[in-house]
Amino acid sequence: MPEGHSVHRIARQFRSNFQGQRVTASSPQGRFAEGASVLSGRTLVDVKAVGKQMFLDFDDELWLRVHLGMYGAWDFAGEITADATIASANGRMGQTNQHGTDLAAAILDDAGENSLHSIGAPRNTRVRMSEQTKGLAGEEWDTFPPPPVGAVRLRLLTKHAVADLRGPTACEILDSTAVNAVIAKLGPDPLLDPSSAAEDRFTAVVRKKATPIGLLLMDQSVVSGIGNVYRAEMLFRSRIDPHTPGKLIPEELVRGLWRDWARLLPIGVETGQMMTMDDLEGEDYRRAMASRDDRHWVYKREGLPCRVCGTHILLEVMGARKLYWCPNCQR
DNA sequence: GCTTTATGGAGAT
DNA sequence: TCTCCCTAAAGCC
Repeated sequence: MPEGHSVHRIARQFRSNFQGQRVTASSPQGRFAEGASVLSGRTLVDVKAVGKQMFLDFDDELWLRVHLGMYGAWDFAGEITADATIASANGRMGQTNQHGTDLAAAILDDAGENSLHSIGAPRNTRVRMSEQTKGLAGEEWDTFPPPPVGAVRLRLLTKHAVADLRGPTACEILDSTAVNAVIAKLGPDPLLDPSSAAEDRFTAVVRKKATPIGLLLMDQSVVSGIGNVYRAEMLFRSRIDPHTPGKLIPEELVRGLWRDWARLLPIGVETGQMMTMDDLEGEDYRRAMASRDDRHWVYKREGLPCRVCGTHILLEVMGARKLYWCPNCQR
Protein backbone atom coordinates (compact mmCIF):
# COMPACT_ATOMS: atom_id res chain seq x y z
CA MET A 1 0.00 0.00 0.00
CA PRO A 2 2.02 2.71 -1.39
CA GLU A 3 2.45 6.35 -0.86
CA GLY A 4 4.54 8.38 -3.25
CA HIS A 5 7.87 6.88 -2.32
CA SER A 6 6.86 3.40 -3.47
CA VAL A 7 5.68 4.63 -6.82
CA HIS A 8 8.98 6.35 -7.48
CA ARG A 9 10.80 3.17 -6.57
CA ILE A 10 8.67 1.14 -8.93
CA ALA A 11 9.28 3.64 -11.69
CA ARG A 12 12.99 3.32 -11.09
CA GLN A 13 12.73 -0.43 -11.38
CA PHE A 14 10.94 -0.14 -14.71
CA ARG A 15 13.60 2.23 -15.98
CA SER A 16 16.35 -0.12 -14.98
CA ASN A 17 14.95 -3.34 -16.32
CA PHE A 18 12.14 -2.64 -18.77
CA GLN A 19 12.78 0.66 -20.48
CA GLY A 20 13.95 0.14 -24.06
CA GLN A 21 12.66 -3.42 -24.01
CA ARG A 22 9.95 -4.94 -26.12
CA VAL A 23 7.26 -6.43 -23.93
CA THR A 24 4.76 -9.18 -24.24
CA ALA A 25 1.68 -8.15 -22.33
CA SER A 26 -1.08 -10.34 -21.02
CA SER A 27 -3.82 -10.32 -18.44
CA PRO A 28 -3.74 -13.67 -16.66
CA GLN A 29 -6.70 -12.61 -14.59
CA GLY A 30 -8.54 -11.50 -17.71
CA ARG A 31 -9.74 -8.12 -16.57
CA PHE A 32 -7.30 -6.19 -18.70
CA ALA A 33 -7.19 -8.52 -21.68
CA GLU A 34 -8.05 -5.87 -24.21
CA GLY A 35 -5.51 -3.38 -22.94
CA ALA A 36 -2.84 -6.03 -22.74
CA SER A 37 -3.38 -6.95 -26.36
CA VAL A 38 -2.93 -3.31 -27.33
CA LEU A 39 0.35 -3.06 -25.44
CA SER A 40 1.77 -6.40 -26.41
CA GLY A 41 4.68 -6.26 -28.79
CA ARG A 42 5.43 -2.64 -28.08
CA THR A 43 8.57 -1.19 -26.57
CA LEU A 44 8.60 0.71 -23.30
CA VAL A 45 10.15 4.05 -24.16
CA ASP A 46 9.60 6.18 -21.08
CA VAL A 47 8.60 5.97 -17.45
CA LYS A 48 7.04 8.72 -15.42
CA ALA A 49 5.96 8.85 -11.79
CA VAL A 50 3.92 11.68 -10.34
CA GLY A 51 2.78 11.34 -6.78
CA LYS A 52 0.99 8.03 -6.47
CA GLN A 53 0.57 7.53 -10.18
CA MET A 54 2.87 5.91 -12.68
CA PHE A 55 2.81 6.28 -16.43
CA LEU A 56 4.53 3.88 -18.79
CA ASP A 57 5.03 5.22 -22.30
CA PHE A 58 4.99 2.68 -25.11
CA ASP A 59 5.46 3.08 -28.86
CA ASP A 60 3.27 5.59 -30.63
CA GLU A 61 2.62 7.63 -27.49
CA LEU A 62 0.49 4.97 -25.99
CA TRP A 63 0.56 5.35 -22.24
CA LEU A 64 -0.35 2.97 -19.48
CA ARG A 65 -1.56 4.74 -16.36
CA VAL A 66 -1.40 2.75 -13.15
CA HIS A 67 -2.62 3.78 -9.73
CA LEU A 68 -2.11 1.14 -7.09
CA GLY A 69 -4.74 2.37 -4.69
CA MET A 70 -4.71 0.73 -1.31
CA TYR A 71 -3.88 -2.82 -2.29
CA GLY A 72 -2.15 -2.63 -5.60
CA ALA A 73 1.32 -4.08 -6.03
CA TRP A 74 3.89 -4.98 -8.62
CA ASP A 75 5.82 -8.22 -8.38
CA PHE A 76 9.10 -8.32 -10.23
CA ALA A 77 11.00 -11.42 -11.22
CA GLY A 78 13.83 -12.29 -13.52
CA GLU A 79 17.01 -10.38 -14.07
CA ILE A 80 16.12 -7.56 -11.81
CA THR A 81 18.57 -4.88 -10.86
CA ALA A 82 19.36 -5.07 -7.22
CA ASP A 83 21.54 -2.17 -6.32
CA ALA A 84 22.11 -1.19 -2.76
CA THR A 85 19.12 1.06 -2.68
CA ILE A 86 16.82 -1.12 -4.73
CA ALA A 87 17.33 -4.24 -2.75
CA SER A 88 13.64 -4.36 -2.16
CA ALA A 89 12.91 -4.07 -5.84
CA ASN A 90 13.27 -7.79 -6.11
CA GLY A 91 10.11 -8.25 -4.28
CA ARG A 92 6.65 -7.00 -4.29
CA MET A 93 6.64 -3.28 -4.51
CA GLY A 94 3.83 -1.30 -3.13
CA GLN A 95 2.34 -3.96 -1.00
CA THR A 96 3.44 -3.81 2.59
CA ASN A 97 3.06 -5.86 5.67
CA GLN A 98 1.14 -5.05 8.80
CA HIS A 99 3.99 -3.22 10.37
CA GLY A 100 4.02 -0.59 7.73
CA THR A 101 7.28 -1.53 6.15
CA ASP A 102 7.78 -2.56 2.58
CA LEU A 103 7.70 -6.30 2.40
CA ALA A 104 10.77 -6.48 0.32
CA ALA A 105 12.60 -4.25 2.70
CA ALA A 106 11.66 -6.74 5.34
CA ILE A 107 13.32 -9.39 3.26
CA LEU A 108 16.46 -7.39 3.30
CA ASP A 109 16.21 -6.88 7.01
CA ASP A 110 15.60 -10.50 7.73
CA ALA A 111 18.24 -11.84 5.45
CA GLY A 112 20.89 -9.50 6.72
CA GLU A 113 22.43 -6.58 4.98
CA ASN A 114 24.33 -7.13 1.79
CA SER A 115 23.96 -10.84 1.94
CA LEU A 116 21.43 -10.90 -0.83
CA HIS A 117 22.92 -9.50 -3.94
CA SER A 118 25.96 -8.27 -5.61
CA ILE A 119 25.53 -4.57 -5.91
CA GLY A 120 24.08 -3.43 -9.17
CA ALA A 121 24.11 -6.86 -10.68
CA PRO A 122 20.99 -8.32 -12.19
CA ARG A 123 20.06 -11.49 -10.50
CA ASN A 124 17.70 -14.26 -11.31
CA THR A 125 15.23 -14.42 -8.56
CA ARG A 126 11.65 -14.48 -7.71
CA VAL A 127 10.31 -13.24 -4.47
CA ARG A 128 6.91 -14.02 -3.26
CA MET A 129 6.19 -12.86 0.20
CA SER A 130 3.85 -14.69 2.45
CA GLU A 131 3.90 -15.79 6.02
CA GLN A 132 5.62 -18.98 4.96
CA THR A 133 8.32 -17.47 2.84
CA LYS A 134 8.90 -14.41 4.95
CA GLY A 135 12.55 -14.00 5.63
CA LEU A 136 13.71 -15.83 2.58
CA ALA A 137 15.70 -13.87 0.11
CA GLY A 138 13.79 -15.28 -2.79
CA GLU A 139 13.09 -18.36 -4.74
CA GLU A 140 14.90 -19.52 -7.80
CA TRP A 141 12.49 -20.59 -10.45
CA ASP A 142 12.62 -23.67 -12.60
CA THR A 143 11.10 -22.06 -15.62
CA PHE A 144 11.06 -18.53 -16.88
CA PRO A 145 8.76 -16.80 -16.68
CA PRO A 146 7.38 -18.07 -13.42
CA PRO A 147 3.65 -18.75 -13.55
CA PRO A 148 1.50 -15.85 -12.37
CA VAL A 149 0.17 -16.26 -8.88
CA GLY A 150 -3.17 -14.90 -7.81
CA ALA A 151 -5.14 -12.22 -9.56
CA VAL A 152 -2.62 -10.72 -11.94
CA ARG A 153 -4.31 -7.94 -13.85
CA LEU A 154 -1.39 -7.27 -16.13
CA ARG A 155 1.83 -9.10 -16.85
CA LEU A 156 4.63 -7.36 -18.72
CA LEU A 157 7.23 -9.78 -19.93
CA THR A 158 10.56 -9.15 -21.59
CA LYS A 159 13.20 -11.68 -22.53
CA HIS A 160 14.73 -11.47 -19.12
CA ALA A 161 12.27 -10.03 -16.66
CA VAL A 162 8.64 -9.97 -15.75
CA ALA A 163 6.42 -7.56 -13.86
CA ASP A 164 3.03 -8.60 -12.51
CA LEU A 165 0.45 -6.03 -11.52
CA ARG A 166 -2.27 -6.94 -9.06
CA GLY A 167 -5.10 -5.04 -7.46
CA PRO A 168 -4.63 -1.59 -8.97
CA THR A 169 -7.34 0.97 -8.53
CA ALA A 170 -6.54 2.26 -12.01
CA CYS A 171 -4.98 0.54 -14.99
CA GLU A 172 -5.79 2.09 -18.32
CA ILE A 173 -4.34 3.10 -21.65
CA LEU A 174 -4.27 6.79 -22.47
CA ASP A 175 -2.90 9.04 -25.18
CA SER A 176 -0.43 11.73 -24.26
CA THR A 177 -3.10 14.42 -24.12
CA ALA A 178 -5.02 12.46 -21.53
CA VAL A 179 -1.86 11.78 -19.56
CA ASN A 180 -1.08 15.46 -19.46
CA ALA A 181 -4.61 16.18 -18.31
CA VAL A 182 -4.21 13.78 -15.40
CA ILE A 183 -0.88 15.23 -14.41
CA ALA A 184 -2.19 18.77 -14.67
CA LYS A 185 -4.66 18.03 -11.92
CA LEU A 186 -1.99 16.86 -9.54
CA GLY A 187 -0.25 19.03 -7.01
CA PRO A 188 3.53 19.38 -7.02
CA ASP A 189 5.76 16.39 -6.37
CA PRO A 190 9.05 17.45 -4.80
CA LEU A 191 10.97 14.75 -6.65
CA LEU A 192 9.70 16.04 -9.97
CA ASP A 193 9.93 19.68 -9.15
CA PRO A 194 12.37 20.60 -6.42
CA SER A 195 12.19 24.25 -7.38
CA SER A 196 11.05 27.02 -5.10
CA ALA A 197 8.13 27.55 -7.48
CA ALA A 198 6.71 24.22 -6.34
CA GLU A 199 7.07 25.25 -2.73
CA ASP A 200 5.41 28.56 -3.51
CA ARG A 201 2.55 26.86 -5.25
CA PHE A 202 1.92 24.49 -2.34
CA THR A 203 2.18 27.31 0.16
CA ALA A 204 -0.20 29.58 -1.71
CA VAL A 205 -2.85 26.91 -2.05
CA VAL A 206 -2.69 25.83 1.58
CA ARG A 207 -2.78 29.38 2.90
CA LYS A 208 -5.85 30.16 0.89
CA LYS A 209 -8.04 27.38 2.20
CA ALA A 210 -10.18 27.05 5.29
CA THR A 211 -9.86 23.28 4.99
CA PRO A 212 -8.08 21.52 7.87
CA ILE A 213 -4.44 20.87 7.07
CA GLY A 214 -5.02 17.19 7.83
CA LEU A 215 -7.24 17.05 4.76
CA LEU A 216 -5.11 19.30 2.59
CA LEU A 217 -2.05 17.08 2.95
CA MET A 218 -4.08 14.13 1.68
CA ASP A 219 -5.47 16.09 -1.25
CA GLN A 220 -3.48 15.04 -4.31
CA SER A 221 -4.36 18.25 -6.08
CA VAL A 222 -2.64 20.20 -3.32
CA VAL A 223 0.49 18.09 -3.02
CA SER A 224 1.34 14.79 -4.65
CA GLY A 225 2.28 11.58 -2.96
CA ILE A 226 1.36 12.08 0.67
CA GLY A 227 -0.87 9.36 2.11
CA ASN A 228 -2.23 8.51 5.50
CA VAL A 229 1.06 7.55 7.13
CA TYR A 230 3.04 10.54 5.96
CA ARG A 231 0.15 12.84 6.79
CA ALA A 232 0.07 11.83 10.43
CA GLU A 233 3.82 11.76 10.78
CA MET A 234 4.47 15.06 9.07
CA LEU A 235 1.90 16.89 11.13
CA PHE A 236 3.48 15.53 14.28
CA ARG A 237 6.95 16.44 13.11
CA SER A 238 5.76 19.98 12.55
CA ARG A 239 3.72 19.96 15.78
CA ILE A 240 0.63 21.13 13.90
CA ASP A 241 -2.90 20.36 15.03
CA PRO A 242 -4.42 18.48 12.09
CA HIS A 243 -7.63 20.49 12.41
CA THR A 244 -5.97 23.83 11.83
CA PRO A 245 -7.34 25.51 8.72
CA GLY A 246 -4.65 25.92 6.11
CA LYS A 247 -5.10 29.67 5.98
CA LEU A 248 -4.38 30.01 9.70
CA ILE A 249 -1.00 28.32 9.55
CA PRO A 250 1.91 30.76 9.44
CA GLU A 251 3.60 30.84 6.07
CA GLU A 252 6.93 29.63 7.37
CA LEU A 253 5.25 26.62 8.93
CA VAL A 254 3.55 25.77 5.65
CA ARG A 255 6.84 26.08 3.82
CA GLY A 256 8.30 23.87 6.52
CA LEU A 257 5.75 21.18 5.67
CA TRP A 258 6.76 21.28 2.03
CA ARG A 259 10.44 21.10 2.88
CA ASP A 260 9.81 18.22 5.23
CA TRP A 261 8.03 16.32 2.47
CA ALA A 262 10.87 17.14 0.11
CA ARG A 263 13.20 15.64 2.69
CA LEU A 264 11.18 12.56 3.62
CA LEU A 265 10.22 11.49 0.12
CA PRO A 266 13.74 10.79 -1.17
CA ILE A 267 14.53 8.98 2.06
CA GLY A 268 11.49 6.82 1.46
CA VAL A 269 12.57 6.16 -2.10
CA GLU A 270 16.05 5.13 -1.05
CA THR A 271 15.09 3.01 1.91
CA GLY A 272 11.74 1.67 0.78
CA GLN A 273 10.33 2.59 4.15
CA MET A 274 8.30 5.50 5.35
CA MET A 275 11.13 6.65 7.51
CA THR A 276 9.82 9.53 9.55
CA MET A 277 12.07 9.35 12.57
CA ASP A 278 15.17 10.19 10.61
CA ASP A 279 16.04 12.98 12.96
CA LEU A 280 16.71 10.55 15.74
CA GLU A 281 20.34 9.86 16.28
CA GLY A 282 22.61 7.12 17.48
CA GLU A 283 21.09 4.61 19.82
CA ASP A 284 17.60 6.05 19.53
CA TYR A 285 17.68 5.62 15.80
CA ARG A 286 18.93 2.06 15.99
CA ARG A 287 16.26 1.17 18.48
CA ALA A 288 13.53 2.69 16.37
CA MET A 289 14.71 0.83 13.30
CA ALA A 290 15.22 -2.44 15.07
CA SER A 291 11.56 -2.85 15.75
CA ARG A 292 9.08 -2.46 12.99
CA ASP A 293 6.44 -1.60 15.52
CA ASP A 294 8.48 1.31 16.62
CA ARG A 295 9.11 3.32 13.53
CA HIS A 296 6.58 6.08 13.79
CA TRP A 297 5.87 9.02 16.00
CA VAL A 298 2.09 8.67 16.01
CA TYR A 299 0.89 6.42 13.19
CA LYS A 300 -0.97 3.41 14.58
CA ARG A 301 -0.05 4.41 18.10
CA GLU A 302 -3.49 5.33 19.45
CA GLY A 303 -3.65 5.02 23.21
CA LEU A 304 0.11 4.75 23.55
CA PRO A 305 2.12 7.49 25.19
CA CYS A 306 3.50 10.16 22.93
CA ARG A 307 7.22 9.63 22.42
CA VAL A 308 7.82 13.27 23.29
CA CYS A 309 5.40 14.22 26.04
CA GLY A 310 3.75 10.99 27.17
CA THR A 311 0.21 12.10 26.36
CA HIS A 312 -1.94 9.34 24.91
CA ILE A 313 -2.00 9.42 21.14
CA LEU A 314 -5.48 10.02 19.78
CA LEU A 315 -7.26 8.32 16.91
CA GLU A 316 -10.01 9.96 14.96
CA VAL A 317 -11.40 9.74 11.46
CA MET A 318 -10.57 12.59 9.15
CA GLY A 319 -11.24 12.42 5.46
CA ALA A 320 -12.58 8.89 5.91
CA ARG A 321 -9.13 7.80 7.03
CA LYS A 322 -7.66 7.15 10.44
CA LEU A 323 -5.80 10.10 11.79
CA TYR A 324 -3.34 9.71 14.64
CA TRP A 325 -2.03 12.68 16.58
CA CYS A 326 -0.82 13.98 19.90
CA PRO A 327 -3.23 16.56 21.32
CA ASN A 328 -0.55 18.01 23.54
CA CYS A 329 2.35 18.37 21.12
CA GLN A 330 0.22 19.32 18.16
CA ARG A 331 -1.56 22.56 18.96
C1' DG B 1 -13.43 -21.03 7.38
C1' DC B 2 -14.94 -16.09 8.06
C1' DT B 3 -14.13 -11.20 9.27
C1' DT B 4 -11.31 -7.38 9.46
C1' DT B 5 -7.99 -4.37 7.90
C1' DA B 6 -4.98 -1.59 4.79
C1' DT B 7 -0.25 3.46 2.99
C1' DG B 8 -6.66 5.37 -2.11
C1' DG B 9 -9.89 7.55 -4.79
C1' DA B 10 -14.08 7.99 -7.79
C1' DG B 11 -18.80 8.68 -8.18
C1' DA B 12 -23.38 9.06 -6.36
C1' DT B 13 -26.37 11.36 -3.07
C1' DT C 1 -21.22 11.95 3.54
C1' DC C 2 -21.95 7.54 1.80
C1' DT C 3 -20.90 3.55 -1.16
C1' DC C 4 -18.27 1.06 -3.88
C1' DC C 5 -14.13 -0.95 -6.11
C1' DC C 6 -9.45 -3.33 -6.12
C1' DT C 7 -6.67 -7.88 -3.26
C1' DA C 8 -4.12 -10.31 0.25
C1' DA C 9 -2.89 -11.25 4.79
C1' DA C 10 -3.72 -11.30 9.60
C1' DG C 11 -6.74 -12.33 13.24
C1' DC C 12 -10.32 -14.73 14.95
C1' DC C 13 -13.54 -18.75 15.57
